Amino acid sequence: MPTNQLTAGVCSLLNEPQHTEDLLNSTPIVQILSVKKVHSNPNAPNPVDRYRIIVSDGEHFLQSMLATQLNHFVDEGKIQKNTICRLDKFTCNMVQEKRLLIVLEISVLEQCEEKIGSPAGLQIPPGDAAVTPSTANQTPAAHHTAAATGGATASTSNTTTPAARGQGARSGRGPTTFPIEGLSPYQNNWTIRARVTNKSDIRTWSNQRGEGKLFNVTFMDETGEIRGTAFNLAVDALYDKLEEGKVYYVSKAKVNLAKKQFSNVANEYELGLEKNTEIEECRDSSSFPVVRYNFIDLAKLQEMAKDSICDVIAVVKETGDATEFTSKFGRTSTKRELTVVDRSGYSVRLTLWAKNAEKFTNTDSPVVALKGVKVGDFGGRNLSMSSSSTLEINPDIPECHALRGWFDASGNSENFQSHTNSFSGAGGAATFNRSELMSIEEVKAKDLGTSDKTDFFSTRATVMHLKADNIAYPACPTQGCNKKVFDQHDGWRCEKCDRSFEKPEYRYIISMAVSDHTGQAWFQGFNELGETLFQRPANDLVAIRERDEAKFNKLVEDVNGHQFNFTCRAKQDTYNETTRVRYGVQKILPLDYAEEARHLIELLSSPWAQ
DNA sequence: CCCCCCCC
Repeated sequence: MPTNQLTAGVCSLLNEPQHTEDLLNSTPIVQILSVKKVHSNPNAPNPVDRYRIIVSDGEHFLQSMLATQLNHFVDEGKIQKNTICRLDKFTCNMVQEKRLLIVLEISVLEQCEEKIGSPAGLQIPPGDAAVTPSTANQTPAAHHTAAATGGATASTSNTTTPAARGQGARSGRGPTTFPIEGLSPYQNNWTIRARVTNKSDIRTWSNQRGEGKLFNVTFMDETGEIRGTAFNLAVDALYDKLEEGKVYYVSKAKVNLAKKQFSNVANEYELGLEKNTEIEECRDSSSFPVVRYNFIDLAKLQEMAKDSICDVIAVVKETGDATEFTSKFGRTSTKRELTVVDRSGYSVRLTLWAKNAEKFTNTDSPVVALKGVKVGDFGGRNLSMSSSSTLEINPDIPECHALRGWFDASGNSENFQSHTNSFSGAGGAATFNRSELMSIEEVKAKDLGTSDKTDFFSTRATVMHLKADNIAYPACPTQGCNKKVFDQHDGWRCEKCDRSFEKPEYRYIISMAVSDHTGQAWFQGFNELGETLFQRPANDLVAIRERDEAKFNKLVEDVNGHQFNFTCRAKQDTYNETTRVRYGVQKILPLDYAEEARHLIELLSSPWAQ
């Protein structure tokens, strides 16, 4: 294999920052010497692995990263050790005192048997740190000018700030800004050029450690995304400067380790935005990448686990009203439910919150594109936006135009299948459905809950036996927490709330046998079920157990023989390597005999009874 | 320094 197949010398040129900019428009040919997977935090809700590669021009080699959108080249085996590639688009920066090449677009040319030449490592050129990153001694305003000059539109220069006009504009394709992917706490002087894909409302908090306000933004560039957070004074300084969808130069923010469990933004780090953080709009952003999607069909939601994150694009078939609600934490907010459909023939309910719920208007069944939307299992499957989800309405992307065409031509009049299971209608999941009452025999015969999905059913049954041991557990008294607490020397400790309480609040945990005229089953349930069965809070029952065991036993026995209407969920469960269907009680309704009698009269007067 | 993301 001849050495001259590769673009000799490109690695050493890329290693010297003064040459980098001239090379950015070239498409050098290199050999991949090694490919190594860099694992992201596996506990993150949306972990994204990356590939570190070493590229060689036959003379020297250079450390490099593949942008995540190129991962599939490695996953599909197209890029491996010794593959010859053309770098169609890349950036190159100092990262942790090393030159790091980030490959944004690549073409695979051929697979080679062995290493070409004897490439050597490169030294960091002297004085490199002083000139890189290239943005170190420039203000964002200076970038602004350079971008306008490098860009195509004359009008952008009219919007240049006075401060920027005096700066010497640079030739070529504009300044090299720092890639988001290269940001790390070891990096001091950097400027990113990034689009705001998400900006939260201003939120306030108040807890043991204090109180304040904050907001979050998500920044995205060609190499990746990063979440930014501003607190208190920084909120006042920066909130109005940032607008969703616009592109900004951002510098002088702090790079912190991200607590990945709290966000699905794919970055190990987060930006701490401070009041002196510099944010300048980049008005020439026409060529800047917009949100990158990885759409899945609505039909595919069936296979997605509850709480997983995905991107979908669909047509809005129905739009619910914006409704106010109060959360269990006492906060008032707005939600709006949409029904969306796609070409897979499925419809699914999608919940928008707060701002998105308020401002959404259905003008002619728009297409909605969502990134990072959460899958729920209510009534089969549903989608819900979360703080880091993004919503675009009628985005100018091919998938949107294709959907529009399909819907207007035929989709409009199609019938759609919902993920809601066939045994209960939408919303039937937690509502007692008298017209669809099933006997226990039917529940078992229809194998409810034996597939991967959850089934819901309503039944009327009589309590036959209650397991008296473990009837309640000590729970955290914090409203809405319900976590089990542990008796420690300083009180009852809640891991979740990170504090101790003098006394726990007991909550029921019920396992009981029920039966009707067709058969018997075990139902499981929690506090609401127990309170209905015992007509007293679990604290009281536990107190009775400690004081007078005979009375406790009597109370447990007294529950037997009572008949109730139940709404249950049937779900497959694996415990100790045994798989079985468990029936969870979602609702227990004491019989209202007047209502039951009215229903019987209705049945008797129906044509079927004559 | 937040980290709630609700409901039916």
